[in-house]
Amino acid sequence: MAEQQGDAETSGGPRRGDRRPTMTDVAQRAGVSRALVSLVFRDAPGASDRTRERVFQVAEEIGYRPDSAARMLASSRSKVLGVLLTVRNPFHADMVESIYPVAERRGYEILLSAASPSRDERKAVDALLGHRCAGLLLLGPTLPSSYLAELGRKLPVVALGRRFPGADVDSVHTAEAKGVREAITHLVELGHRSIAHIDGGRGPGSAERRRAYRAAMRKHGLTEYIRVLPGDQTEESGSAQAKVLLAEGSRMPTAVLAGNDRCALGLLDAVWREGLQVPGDLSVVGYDDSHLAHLSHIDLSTVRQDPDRHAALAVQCVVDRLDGVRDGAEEFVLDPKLVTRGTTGPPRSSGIMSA
Amino acid sequence: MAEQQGDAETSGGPRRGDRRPTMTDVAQRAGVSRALVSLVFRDAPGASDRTRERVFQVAEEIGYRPDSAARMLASSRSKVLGVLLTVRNPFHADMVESIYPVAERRGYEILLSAASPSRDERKAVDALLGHRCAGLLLLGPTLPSSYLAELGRKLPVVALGRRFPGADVDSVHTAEAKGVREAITHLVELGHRSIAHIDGGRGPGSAERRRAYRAAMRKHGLTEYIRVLPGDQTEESGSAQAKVLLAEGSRMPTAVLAGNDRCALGLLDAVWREGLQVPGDLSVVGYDDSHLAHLSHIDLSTVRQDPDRHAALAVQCVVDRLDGVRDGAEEFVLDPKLVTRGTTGPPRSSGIMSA
DNA sequence: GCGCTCTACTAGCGCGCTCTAGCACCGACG
DNA sequence: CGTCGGTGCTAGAGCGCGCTAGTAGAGCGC
Repeated sequence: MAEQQGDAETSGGPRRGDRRPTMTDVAQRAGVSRALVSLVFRDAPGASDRTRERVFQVAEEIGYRPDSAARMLASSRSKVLGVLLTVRNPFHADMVESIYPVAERRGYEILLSAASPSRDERKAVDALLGHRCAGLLLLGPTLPSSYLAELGRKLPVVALGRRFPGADVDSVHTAEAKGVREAITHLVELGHRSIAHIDGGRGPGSAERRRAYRAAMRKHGLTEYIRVLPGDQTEESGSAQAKVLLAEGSRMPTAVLAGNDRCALGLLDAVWREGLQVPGDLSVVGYDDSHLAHLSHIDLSTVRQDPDRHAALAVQCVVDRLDGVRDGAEEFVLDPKLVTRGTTGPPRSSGIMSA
Repeated sequence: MAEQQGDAETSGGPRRGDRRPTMTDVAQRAGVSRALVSLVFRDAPGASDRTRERVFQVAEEIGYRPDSAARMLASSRSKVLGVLLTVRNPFHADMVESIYPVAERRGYEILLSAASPSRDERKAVDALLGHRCAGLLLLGPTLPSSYLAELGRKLPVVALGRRFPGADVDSVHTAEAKGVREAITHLVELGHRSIAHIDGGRGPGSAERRRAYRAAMRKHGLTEYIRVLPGDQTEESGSAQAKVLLAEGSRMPTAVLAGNDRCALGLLDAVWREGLQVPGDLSVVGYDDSHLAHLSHIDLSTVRQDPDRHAALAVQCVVDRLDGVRDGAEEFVLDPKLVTRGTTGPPRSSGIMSA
């Protein structure tokens, strides 16, 4: 009763529904064995240059493309890295763009899985596991440490932008404290004293940034100006806190260190909208240097976390583990760098000389 | 000579490096055949409820998870849809979030592949094909029509947000003309006459929007006010055109229809920054209603393209083709809807009565 | 002639799964 | 008693590939 179209042999180009060509097809047409074709496509030694060329040519002709599924099935050691991201996060977007070329250079494919309000990170990770990823890169995961530890026991995992002490997983993140310290010092040198911080809530790096902010302020003798406003690394929280600050009129801080760039953006929009001048009335520093920050009309001073270096390190990290080079959990800490652009300047009313 | 670890039976939880459990493991431990386990996991008829339960329980115990790679290899009909997106595009992010639940409901997995400046769309599509996707959803592809046609011959493809007359692929997009018309009518009713349009360049839907803008302006007898500013659907182009407009002082248009939300955002930022009031000095309408638009501090009037409906239609479209329900290329046109928020209002100087 | 190494290639098993064909057993019916 | 249809299960053949073991042939030294 099984019905077939069954006439796939005859005519020219591939049509919808035609079986896609396999290695066997290439082998037959090139007059060699299947194994030889496999060799060629794996770029393994043992085939003459002439044959190699011939195989590639035939493959091109019939539109052959190796089947990753079969490939990873056959070689249990799959060449696929899974990436967990939050699809709306611009910094994650930057990271993904950086990850692709690095992984490719190392001979790995990338599989993306997005977490979102309707699809939690566990589910996204499950999908990656189902596809036989050899290792996982987790971008700013909010998964519980215990789950991560369990995951780390199954396959090499690296968390980006977040530390997981205790869990046996590698992590790559920036020295948050250093970035924050540089930002505060920059603002203080410009003459600011009342510098507030909009918190990043439970977001990656937030706890460290918050601590570092307090420490830096104390170091500059500005303990009395310490002020942490609640937030959550979104534009919404930036604009919400802007409203709070704007309501204070002249008692408003002269500078704000936002929890990340998105938060800074929300803040800027709200402040601009009220007709205030940046940096004249308020200086703003972001965190991440996502591509939003360099847009010319935003021109945000921010703390740069180099996505390329993050990506390179993270991929290296997982690949090394897969190759059995390393074993214990390691923490890679990158130095962030303050990038001063147009949103920071001396406060209008208090000159540098006032100190 | 084949060496085995062979002690997988004994100890407790899985350790790194342990072979991941397979169907055979589950079968053995549950005292049934491998085929039975397969049945159960495919939710196919032919197993008693008691056995079903037992199998699931054992699977849970040993942490079994079906291997999608092997699965799609075995059943040539893979249950995977590939999604091509531009990782930085917020509207794409919205779409992806909508696609996941719809696909899941239809029993399909989703594989994401991101295009970026360093990784062109062809490459991204190739990766999807390599993973045996049964069908493809292309978000705002900029691929040449001929390539798409070729792709469409190999597997069901649906393009979102862009029409491809000629190529044998389905498409889902909004009635751009209708959205633009509504937007212009809204502005005209508010009393605007000098309404400019920032073009979306070669972006999806731009050509249609440009044409519709011209037509709508003519329809309202505002031919002499028609003004199309060059752009490309990015924040940059929005802010760049803002500078052009601001330089014109009082001869500036009183309203702008941006090519998309991102462009509108760039425009807004630049305008706010110059201390102008929105909508007092300038009304702005976006296009997409990406999540940026509803952020409270942006509160952008925009033309809504419902991502949920787009996603549902697109997935349905591909799935139907896979099931052999439809055959010819079809075009699904959704009605967009103007959402009036805080960036549109009557122009300051010219009242409604002036007409 | 023999044995050796080196290159270029092939045979064939098995990765973890799906799926068709078929088997054992049950109660019902003539 | 024999045959039927149905239920619950199993055997086993692949899916497209990687990879190990092996083979054929050429070249070389003695």
